[in-house]
Amino acid sequence: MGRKRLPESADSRPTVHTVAARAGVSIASASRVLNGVGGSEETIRKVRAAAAEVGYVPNAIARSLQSQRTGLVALAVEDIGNPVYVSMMRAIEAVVAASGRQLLVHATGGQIANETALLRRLANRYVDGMILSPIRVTDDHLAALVQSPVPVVVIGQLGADAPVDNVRTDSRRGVALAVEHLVASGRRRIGFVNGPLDTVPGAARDAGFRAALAAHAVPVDERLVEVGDFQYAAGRAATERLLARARPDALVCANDLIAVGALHALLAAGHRVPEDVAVVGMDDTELAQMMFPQLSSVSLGSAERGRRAAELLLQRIADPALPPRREQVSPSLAVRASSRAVGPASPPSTEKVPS
Amino acid sequence: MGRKRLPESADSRPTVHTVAARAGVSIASASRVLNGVGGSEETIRKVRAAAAEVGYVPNAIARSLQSQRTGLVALAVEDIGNPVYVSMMRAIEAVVAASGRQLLVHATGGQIANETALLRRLANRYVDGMILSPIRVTDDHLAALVQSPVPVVVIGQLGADAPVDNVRTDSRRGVALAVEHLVASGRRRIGFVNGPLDTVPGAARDAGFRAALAAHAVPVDERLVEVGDFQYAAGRAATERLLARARPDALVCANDLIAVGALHALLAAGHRVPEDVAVVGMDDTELAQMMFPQLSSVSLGSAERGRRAAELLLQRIADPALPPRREQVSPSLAVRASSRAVGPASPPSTEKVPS
DNA sequence: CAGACTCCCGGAAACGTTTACAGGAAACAG
DNA sequence: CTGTTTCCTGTAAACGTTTCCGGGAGTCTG
Repeated sequence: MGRKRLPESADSRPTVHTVAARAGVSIASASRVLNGVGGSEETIRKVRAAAAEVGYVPNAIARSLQSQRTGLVALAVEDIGNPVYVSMMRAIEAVVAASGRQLLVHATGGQIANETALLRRLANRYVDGMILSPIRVTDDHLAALVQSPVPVVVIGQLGADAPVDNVRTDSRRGVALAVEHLVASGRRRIGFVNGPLDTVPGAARDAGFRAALAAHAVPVDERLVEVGDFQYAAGRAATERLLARARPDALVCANDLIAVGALHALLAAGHRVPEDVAVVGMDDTELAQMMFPQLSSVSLGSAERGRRAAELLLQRIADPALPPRREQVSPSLAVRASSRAVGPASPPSTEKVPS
Repeated sequence: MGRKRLPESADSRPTVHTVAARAGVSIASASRVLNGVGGSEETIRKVRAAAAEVGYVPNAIARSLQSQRTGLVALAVEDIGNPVYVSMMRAIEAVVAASGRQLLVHATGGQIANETALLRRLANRYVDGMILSPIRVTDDHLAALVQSPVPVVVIGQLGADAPVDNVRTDSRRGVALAVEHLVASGRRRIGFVNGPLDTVPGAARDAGFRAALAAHAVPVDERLVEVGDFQYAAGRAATERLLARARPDALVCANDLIAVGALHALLAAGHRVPEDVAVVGMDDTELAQMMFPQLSSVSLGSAERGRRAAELLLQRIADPALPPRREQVSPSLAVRASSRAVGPASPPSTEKVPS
């Protein structure tokens, strides 16, 4: 027995062969016992004992090679520093962990090259599936997506015809919620601090902003519109540029990082929030509630989108023949102090403000 | 040729056998060409062509099984939402990616059970090494650490005798920097909002705070000390409790999340920062600069610690026989508006403040 | 021209696991 | 007592790659 294998040298890690030899059974029996399928009482006892004595732990790689599954799921997002992705990550992680898998996170920096490289690399099967949340979508992307050898779920807008599982939100509607709220509170000089227009969310939010203003018969004043990127520093800089040339009474910001930057710029310039200028962010991240005053924000359901994407992915891994599905999460608005209505006479409302 | 293998069915993914058969060479030759070692010009041409035609991509798992390396490095931190870990992650990711590996991030929630489970799971070799940043360290930890079958580097304080690669900072000294700065600015009623005392950083910072006050002959007023956990909400709540019973003129906070919570509590209660109360955080994360006023914060070199830990890990993976090493990163203080000295008469300084 | 050397190639083993298959023993029915 | 069923076991193949090794052809040297 066991003649095909050399005697185990003392320092190498134990394999199923080690255990089998020590228990005096074949590797097949050892494997069966270790996996809890079959085996006589006596065999089970011997194998368990032998495994415990040598401290056997199965090798995940060999198991993966045999089973053709790695137990890993990848998530690719633009920026792990953005709290919106943190909440997405948490939601995905919960679902993924519940299925006994682990999550592998990639930061793409929004670089298309990175994302397509990642997609191509999927072919080497280091992962059972992937959730991708791109902010720019190119034909390269789509091509790589549809012929990906492992399941991919996309979070975000995608061409209507793309045969890819997809979870999206309606960010145009999201912007509209913010605008409606501000208009209803009597604001008229509503500004907009957006991210890059060549991104999918940037373009959608721009369109949503213009449509929403039009719906309320408020003309768009281009001096009240600024563009940076989706980061804090850019949001602050963009707001400073905007304030240098115009006097908004409200600012809609394309995400919470931008909104925090805008808030900073406003306060530093001596404007009161919300008395002089109301601020509404987007994504409704933890950050929004940390600010003083707390930021109103449009929730785009990032946790919910993450959860659903993870579920779609797991289902597709289980059954790759499933038809492509598309789910949508509705936006909602959380009104907080930064856009609370202020009385006709300007003194601070219930919220206590430093004199 | 190729008689041992069944003819490839059209739908299965190409393997090196497919390529070899198509090119009319052995799998050994095909493998050599694909790895860029050896092969005649003619063979190289044929194999490359065949690989391109069938769209061959090597299987990462099979390669790992053979090479005994997965190309993955794990990072386990308490909370991926804490920006201090984000910057650590970024620094680690940069080093790891430069070595052609990928980073796998685990969130442990600070649970000891999770961390030891993770360490034990290392034995199955799904990863080439791991960086662990525990906030509590038990004997279980140490036991699991020293007998880990794959290299582990710990970020944080560890028993002096533990034979484990370790990157640490001096957080007692960090707290002292904050206290010195505040004392030098004339503050005397210095409060402290800490995390749990049963954590390594919590205990160290508590000790540092008391030692620093003693060094300046300022008695510790226990009413000025509060404990929560290392989160925003806890920091805010702890500060509210503290303010309900005492009037500090400065607050040292055990991390930036707590500091943001403290700032919020102070402003909401109508205190001016820094005129009435100075605030100093720790970790010097991006968050500190996003606040208004910007938060002073003690940098514990999180990015630097991450970078060094990653380098130690890569070196140990390359040569497991290396003796255990220990590196230390010095803290430094970034003074910003939240603790800037204010003139003897109290009106706001150069920093413009809403009237 | 013989021998040594270099280069390239193919066969086969190895990484560590799971599992299809066949054989043997025990239990059971007739 | 024989034939069938059941249960357990071991052999060996398979997952897809890399690599050791031996052999053959070609080249160079003396």
